[in-house]
Amino acid sequence: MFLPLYCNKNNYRMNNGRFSIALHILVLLDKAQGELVSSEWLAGSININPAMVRKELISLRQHGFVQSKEGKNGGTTLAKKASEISLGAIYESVRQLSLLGHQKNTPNPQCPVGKNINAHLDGLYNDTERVLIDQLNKQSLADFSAKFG
Amino acid sequence: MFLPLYCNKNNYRMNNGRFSIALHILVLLDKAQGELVSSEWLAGSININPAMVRKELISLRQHGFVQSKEGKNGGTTLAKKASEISLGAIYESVRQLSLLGHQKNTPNPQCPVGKNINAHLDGLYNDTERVLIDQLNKQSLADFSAKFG
DNA sequence: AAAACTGTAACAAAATTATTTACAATATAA
DNA sequence: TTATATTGTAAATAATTTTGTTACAGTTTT
Repeated sequence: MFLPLYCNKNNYRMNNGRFSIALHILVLLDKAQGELVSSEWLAGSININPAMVRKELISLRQHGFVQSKEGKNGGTTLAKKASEISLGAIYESVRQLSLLGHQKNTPNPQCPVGKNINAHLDGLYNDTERVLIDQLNKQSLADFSAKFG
Repeated sequence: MFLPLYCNKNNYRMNNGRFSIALHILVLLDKAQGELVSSEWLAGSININPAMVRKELISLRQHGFVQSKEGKNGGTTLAKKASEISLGAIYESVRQLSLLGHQKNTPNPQCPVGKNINAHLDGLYNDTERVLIDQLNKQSLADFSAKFG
């Protein structure tokens, strides 16, 4: 079939850029008010390659934020109301591993600190990310989109 | 003199890995209870190269967390009490640009959304990061270090 | 049948991060 | 005072991750 996009051999990635792109796409779709929008057009506003947009659209679709129509005059629209899409959910759709990241972190298991640090870092990162998502959840796509004239 | 380390030509960087390393170093120094610890020894616990440790130590020193002694039998100790170093301050010492990042983001200025999105993203990211730092500040290095036997 | 799309894959390039090596400077100790 | 350990810094290299490009098969409309 089709393996997840954007994944490297360690199944690890950071959470930059993509959040901006995803949010930008969603705002544009909200402004389009249900009109089908092509990836070409979206790419024009974001100033990136249409294929990049389509990659992000795959993810947004898998998360139920958008729906697409293939073929001529096809394109994408929001799949739910902008007020029902929280920024935290968008963040979660683009994030992969831990926020503060310790990608390849293999401390010395013979050191009492090294042996346990990953577990403690995980706890810390999870707590911190929870707070971050809660903060983002205070705003919906509709709220954010409203900032644009 | 000496330009900031870890900086690329755009003066931009993410905030991963280095937080883990910085915190790991600081916990080890706390456990050493004022004994001078060599970068070699620190590197052994973290399982990275001593030069990496020394790079991070430069930053930690500049931020007033540690102090070092050169020459034979030299090494590093904490420069203040672990209870006076908050995790938020450590985070701020390793972070460079924005948390959710939009590094090279040059949207189409002719698009009403593209034209304004960076300003709105900046606002969102700043608010979010503020909350993240507040959360980290709830814990001091002493608190975190106490988790290790 | 032609045209305009999306969906997917594979590849290429750029950017970032991590690692290694090297060595001058400094301080201790034999 | 000479050898040794250790930091401080730079530079180069390697690995990884991220971003961008190209290509084309499959779909749907005209």
